[in-house]
Amino acid sequence: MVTIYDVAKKTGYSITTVSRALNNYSDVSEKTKKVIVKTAEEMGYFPNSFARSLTMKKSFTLGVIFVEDLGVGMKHPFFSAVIEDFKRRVEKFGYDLIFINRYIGNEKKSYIDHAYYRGVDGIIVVCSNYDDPEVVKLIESPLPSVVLNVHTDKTNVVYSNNGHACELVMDHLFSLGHTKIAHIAGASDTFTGKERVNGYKLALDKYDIPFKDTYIVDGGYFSYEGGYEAMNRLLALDEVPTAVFASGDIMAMGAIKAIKDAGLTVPDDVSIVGFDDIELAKHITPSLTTIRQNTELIGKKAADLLINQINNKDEDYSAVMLPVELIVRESTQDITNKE
Amino acid sequence: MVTIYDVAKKTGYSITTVSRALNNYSDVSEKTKKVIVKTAEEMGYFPNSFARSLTMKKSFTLGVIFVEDLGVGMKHPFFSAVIEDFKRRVEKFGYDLIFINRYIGNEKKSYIDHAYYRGVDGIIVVCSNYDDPEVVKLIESPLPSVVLNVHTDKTNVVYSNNGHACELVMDHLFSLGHTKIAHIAGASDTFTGKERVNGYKLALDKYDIPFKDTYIVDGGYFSYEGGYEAMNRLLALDEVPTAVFASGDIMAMGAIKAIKDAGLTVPDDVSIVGFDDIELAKHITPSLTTIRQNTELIGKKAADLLINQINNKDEDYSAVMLPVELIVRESTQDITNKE
DNA sequence: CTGAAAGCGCTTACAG
DNA sequence: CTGAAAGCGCTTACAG
Repeated sequence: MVTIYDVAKKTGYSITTVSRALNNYSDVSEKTKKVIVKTAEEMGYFPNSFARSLTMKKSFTLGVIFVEDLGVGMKHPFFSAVIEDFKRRVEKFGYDLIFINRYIGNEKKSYIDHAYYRGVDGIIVVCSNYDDPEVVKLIESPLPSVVLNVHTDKTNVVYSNNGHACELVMDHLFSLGHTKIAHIAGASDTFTGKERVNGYKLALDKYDIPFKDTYIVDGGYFSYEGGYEAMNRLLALDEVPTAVFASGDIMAMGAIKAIKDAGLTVPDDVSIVGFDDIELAKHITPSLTTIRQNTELIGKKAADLLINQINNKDEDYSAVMLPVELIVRESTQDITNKE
Repeated sequence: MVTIYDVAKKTGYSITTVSRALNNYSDVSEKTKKVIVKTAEEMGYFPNSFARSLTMKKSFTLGVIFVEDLGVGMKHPFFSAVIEDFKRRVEKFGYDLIFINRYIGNEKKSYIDHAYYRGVDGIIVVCSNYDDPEVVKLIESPLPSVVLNVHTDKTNVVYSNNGHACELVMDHLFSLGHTKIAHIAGASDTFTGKERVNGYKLALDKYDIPFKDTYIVDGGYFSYEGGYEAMNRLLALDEVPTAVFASGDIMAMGAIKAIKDAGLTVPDDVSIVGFDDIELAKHITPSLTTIRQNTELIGKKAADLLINQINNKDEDYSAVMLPVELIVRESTQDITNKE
């Protein structure tokens, strides 16, 4: 590896001047700057990020934390899409992404410890279960951070407008003539799960549809199996709903499967709405009516918030709520003229 | 931040001894080791990875490179699954993952430059287009690396047994009575694309089915749209195939859509086989008959190969070919008793 | 079993 | 505009 010393020796300047020239400081003459930059290039010089981070107390590195309750990690289609967009955005500012887990070497540590060990300048947290004490510690720590799809005033947050989303879904179903509308809920210890249950209830109120306990079934942590079983419970009811709003696309897909397995058809017998608009939503049969979360905007906003926090430590925390969109496809049907 | 100096001062030992105690060296008395470890813990001490990496010339960091030709990055369901398993494996050895792109700060650099800048101990390369000169440079560099789904003797490789996979697919289709079997190929500049075209042709030979030019259509870079259009070309043929083997699940899904849009049915009119067994393959309608690549094993093997290479620089490169499995679902149908 | 010292490759006051 | 020196927080010969 060629170091700053090698460049200094070759050009005859001191390492101080070389460093300043390479970092494009103003107080170096244009002429010597040119010489140094050219020589460095020829020699294939590269700064050593460790040495740089050590002196500057800044690593241009951001930690990504997936809380692994579901065990899917970066396989999760919604989160991985957000992270991909987040990554593209922060790269523009020179930041690289590093995954933070709960181990250092073989020893189990906390996320914070690991983040400090790796010297990240900030972290982005994506997970469903924010009650995890480790996550709480992380969010409340002074380390700049941004969390997705949750609300807290302890750090920066960005999330989709779940309330409006639920309203869009319910408006849509109601306009198609549905009143027996059930909800497959995401786990009650997740922010999104709770928010959407809320939104569902508010919409019922809006249309003066009485709320029925049996019409909310727990689908667990947004899994296919959870959706499948939840739907089976709805199908076993005396009064089977004509429409089901699932708190996530994967759960919706599980629900569709349950309906098919029961010998029924979507949307002829039951209309289904999902949430997320993952890549596959448009490719399944029937294609899924769902809420599109704007992953690109979420990733971009999260990046901007985090970088801004890093650069202005004293800044207040921000909460950004992003608009959503209802995507109508084949899984919902008008039943006003039916029977 | 509390440093080794703070721990030294508090315990009265030198930083040398503190360092050795904390790293569990044998030449420290049990007693002082205990005191130092305990004090360090109480003080919330953590090693600084930059200082450590700087002196040790080892970062316990691995670079992940997604070559972004398709622009999907970590959204790709197959690659993200492999990386997730790779990550879990390397974490056991104390390695963290960092994403490597082609920028440092704002300047466009090569992957290698970036990898050196970040001081990674090794890299894992996942991409489809290995002709990219940047990728070639990377693979041929002395930096320990492992690449997925490609063959080269310049570095470590791990890939699925494409030849056997194709045989399984064709055996299956042939046993169901199909002889008019077409292939939707992955881009010809990808290793997997080429390998599977080969396997397809070999299997035709095996069954003495004459090869028809028109029965191989290019599906591009394994995309849904590519599969859709390729299938449309097949449907326009005078003699429409009764079965189609697509080089990837996403392409297969595009093909299924094209068939539906043409008013035909899978598998009644055309049987479809995919490749990968991504999460969704079993959830679409009809569920997809496909080749399961063992992502867990691929990730794990890649991790072991890379870590082994890092620890034994002189070791020869390895090529590991992993077994595959045919998963028969609803998208293929027996036509022996048909018509 | 323990410690003083050098060195890893940078950046940044400070001095001129 | 340029350079000598200190310091970031570690590890590792070397010496005792």
